Amino acid sequence: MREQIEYEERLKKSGLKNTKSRRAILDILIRSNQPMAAEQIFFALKEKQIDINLSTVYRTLESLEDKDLVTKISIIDDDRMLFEYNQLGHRHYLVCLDCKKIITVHNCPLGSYEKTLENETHFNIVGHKLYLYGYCEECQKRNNGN
Amino acid sequence: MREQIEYEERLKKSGLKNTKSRRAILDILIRSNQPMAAEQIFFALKEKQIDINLSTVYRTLESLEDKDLVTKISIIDDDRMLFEYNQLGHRHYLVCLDCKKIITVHNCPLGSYEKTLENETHFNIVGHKLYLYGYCEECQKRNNGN
DNA sequence: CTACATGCAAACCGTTTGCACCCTA
DNA sequence: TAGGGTGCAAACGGTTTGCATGTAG
Repeated sequence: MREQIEYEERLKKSGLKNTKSRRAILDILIRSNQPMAAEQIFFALKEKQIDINLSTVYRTLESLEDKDLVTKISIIDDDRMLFEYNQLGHRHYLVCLDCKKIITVHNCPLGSYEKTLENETHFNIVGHKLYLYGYCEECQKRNNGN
Repeated sequence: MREQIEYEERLKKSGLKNTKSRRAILDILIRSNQPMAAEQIFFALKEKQIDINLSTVYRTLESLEDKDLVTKISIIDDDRMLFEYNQLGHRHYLVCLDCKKIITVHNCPLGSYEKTLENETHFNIVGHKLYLYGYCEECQKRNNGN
């Protein structure tokens, strides 16, 4: 499995120990097409008969985030953090307000805007977060049906 | 005071009762050039010898948000909500990663981008959040000094 | 063998809620 | 004077932490 090799390598390079928990959590995240909450990950592990304590899940995610293997975002309910495998590279999120599905968007329109803003504000701008909200095709259809 | 008239009017239109707490909290927010956490507001009130229970602050902010007099955002530490008086109109935030100062930015570069994305994803996009991060002029100077 | 990882239970902390009392409209 | 607003204390829920034990390197 390509990604598996990749992430075990990144794990090694990061200096973190290659443990069952870390492999299992990275595996879940890599296979997920959605950012996941810690508890979701916890239950996903449980379904695979892998018992890892919730606090270990948190601690693991924290170390993985420190080493840039994982990214932490807050999008939807705003008080539950979501985690995803960090494929590296810039991205944005498009969230369906109805079914909460998240689409990852890879192109970014903000490069020149940041330059303009730097001139206006004299900030040194190093990054941004952009979340877009709307209704996905399926939810639009379903709701028009009513 | 112009704004005072304005917000008392908005309060009346909203159907909410015009109480000491609501006036005091709106007053603090209007005079603040920064979004504020509930606890910050609580202490700002205390400094003005206005004793309002923290849970009342939360409840007040919640009703004001319901009536669109106040906006709730999460930018910095991600698990502490910030509130600001809703001047109406679209805006973005530019946050200094060092001193945590927040600059509100009123122009928005994303109109045509949303259209493009809608075509690509078949989402019906209704809004977005954009937060920019960097270092403000003062912090840049201070840190170059070292 | 030792420093880092993990499990477990308890603490934390921002926020919410139940209930009795209060006050605006 | 009725129904929304407020204070107080307790609950909540996601996340963190202290400590004893386990394990990768």
